[in-house]
Amino acid sequence: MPKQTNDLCDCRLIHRKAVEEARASALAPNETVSLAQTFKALADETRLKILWALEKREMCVCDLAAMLGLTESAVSHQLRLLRNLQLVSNRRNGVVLYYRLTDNHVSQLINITLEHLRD
Amino acid sequence: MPKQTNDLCDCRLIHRKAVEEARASALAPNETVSLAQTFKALADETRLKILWALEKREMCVCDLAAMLGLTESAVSHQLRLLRNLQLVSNRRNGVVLYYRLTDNHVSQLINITLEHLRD
DNA sequence: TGTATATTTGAGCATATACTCATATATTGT
DNA sequence: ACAATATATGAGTATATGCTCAAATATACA
Repeated sequence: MPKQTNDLCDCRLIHRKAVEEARASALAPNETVSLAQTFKALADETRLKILWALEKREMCVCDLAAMLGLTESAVSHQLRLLRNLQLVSNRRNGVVLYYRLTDNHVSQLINITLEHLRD
Repeated sequence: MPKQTNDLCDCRLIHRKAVEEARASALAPNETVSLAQTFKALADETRLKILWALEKREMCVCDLAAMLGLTESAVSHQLRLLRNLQLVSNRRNGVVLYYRLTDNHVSQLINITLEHLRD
């Protein structure tokens, strides 16, 4: 069995250099916040189902509600969250609002993750 | 201003066809769960910082704790979550466990999202 | 075997969040 | 202006989650 290397620190261990390098190349605080927000938007089954459906066709709130078996209020709350992060956009036709994906980044994220899950 | 098209449904509106198509091409339930789990793992600032650091070098628990200004317990709890989802792996050298990313999918996800944020 | 160190684990607490319900807003047609 | 429809919004509630604290494991060394 390999001997434990003694590159341990004084106070409470720590590989100083690794910690300093990690700090130096860390994400900017605002980037970290934004990343977490975006992933949080994808971290819910209802929102994933909504986004996956909108990837293929634009849909209105009550269609989404019917598809998901949820109230329109619940869907509208989720759409607001997605809208605030600019993950979805909408167009109005009369009283009906049609939602769609703003760009194709969301599709990419979902597809890469699906690929990851199929290891 | 455009007239409201009358492709609305009977009971409570609904574009039947769109709903049926969306249902037909929906994600499998277990895929939805797994996707949400994975995005949930990325949806926290502490875990993002950990993953971003591990993308560049392997690190032990107390290094990560020092880097983040958190207790080793807190970091260990997060690493367990990431380990359970096979996003990180570790190797042991004596009493020290060195953590690393399991594959490069996490990097891809973070980088695509960073790109999305720079619109 | 006994002590020290690095990490893990479980319980508890405080906050975040996904939905429901009631109500408000916006657009259309009469 | 008024009624009807589609959506949005605010408050409240139940659950999920990130951290802390105390205690348990695991490995190395004397």
